[in-house]
Amino acid sequence: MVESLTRAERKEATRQRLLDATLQLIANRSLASISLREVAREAGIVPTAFYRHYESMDALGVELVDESMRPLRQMIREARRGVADHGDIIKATVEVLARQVRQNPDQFRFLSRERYGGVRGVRRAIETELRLFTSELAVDLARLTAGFDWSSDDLEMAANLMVAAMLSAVMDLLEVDDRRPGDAVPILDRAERQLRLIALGMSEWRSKT
Amino acid sequence: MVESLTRAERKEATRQRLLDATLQLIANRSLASISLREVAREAGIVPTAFYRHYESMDALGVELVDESMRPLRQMIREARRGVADHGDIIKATVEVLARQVRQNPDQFRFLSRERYGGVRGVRRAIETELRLFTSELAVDLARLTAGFDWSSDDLEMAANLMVAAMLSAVMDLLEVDDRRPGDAVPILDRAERQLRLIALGMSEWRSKT
DNA sequence: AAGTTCAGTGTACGGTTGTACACCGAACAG
DNA sequence: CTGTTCGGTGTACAACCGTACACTGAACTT
Repeated sequence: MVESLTRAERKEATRQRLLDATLQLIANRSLASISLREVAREAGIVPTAFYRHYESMDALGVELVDESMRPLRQMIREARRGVADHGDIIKATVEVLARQVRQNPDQFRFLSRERYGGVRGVRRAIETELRLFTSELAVDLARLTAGFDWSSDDLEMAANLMVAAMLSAVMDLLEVDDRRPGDAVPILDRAERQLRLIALGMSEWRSKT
Repeated sequence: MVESLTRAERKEATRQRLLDATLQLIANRSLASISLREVAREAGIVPTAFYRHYESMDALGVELVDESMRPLRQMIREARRGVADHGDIIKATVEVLARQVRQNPDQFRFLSRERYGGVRGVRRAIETELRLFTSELAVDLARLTAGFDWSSDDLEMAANLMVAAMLSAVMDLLEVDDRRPGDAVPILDRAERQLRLIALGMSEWRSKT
């Protein structure tokens, strides 16, 4: 059955099981309330073996941030591609957002749970990644507002507001009961209108020079 | 020394000490990671006496939401008064926000920590209060946009966006190092510009009829 | 083929947790 | 004045926690 994997492969597999187990446990509780023993149990190893992979739950948490940011990064790429196909940037963005959240609820849940609630290390890791995300968006905005001489500070400000609006939608989406997927519609609709409202404001904005 | 308080007064005092102790412990960790025993210890009572006041930490958490929402409600009142004195609504609002956060950091920290990270009961209590807050703002916005025939749905949408922007600023403010209070300035400045950007968008917006 | 590395095991420990139970004594109601 | 109420105490216990330590055996190196 098991086709004699290398040691490194087996280790990697267990590592992944630890991450998955944590992500799954986090669906209902916060990282701080999950014990090392629980995670180990869920991953099918003995508690002390945990230390072969991470020196503490906090360390695992920091790595989990990277892991969970992948769908977010994927989102940016998809959204940019979506813009090419589909004329309406905002509609395309919200659609990508909705799909990514639906496909990776645990990752998004982890990020929203720990963004403010977590341990300092995890919190900072998330904040750093989110800042990167905002900067990338600011770059995109710069392209769209070329010729309107927006200051980079204002671009950052606008991008930050858009990210806040999107994250707010994400968190609301995560509260939607799986058995009533229709509840997601008004949330997405609102997010779309919010982004349009911001875009409308931007078209009238003039940076102080 | 102790002027023979009534039994009810003593009980209320202990209750308050329990709430304060929890708020203080929460400065660094999440509610879920705080034990009943810790809170009791901090409040100066024996663990089993805790049950004379709350049936569990979760129950205490729900009550703490009410307690912590007080500064937020205070904020609305002050902001409305501030508008009367001071012509610039947005500037006045951001100033009130800054002061309230500075004066009640523990309460705001608790709310931001537990809004998404907490137990279901606490989370829902916070969300309910925040929805109320948004509705009140929507009412104020309705007054300001009178004559532009905004739909109530759009008012809600705009209020929700403003609240998201303000809360995002609050959370960033809470991360500011106390020894470097100047770090709060750019955050507040950004929040102000974001609100202005939204207002600008609103002045151009037309609700679908 | 022999020796080394190392992911995972099993046992053991002291510390903390939530909570059950019997109790106390001061504030209370009559 | 007498009996009751009830906030707070003290002891006790089983469950869980993180982690130290000595170990095994299969995957690796030589």
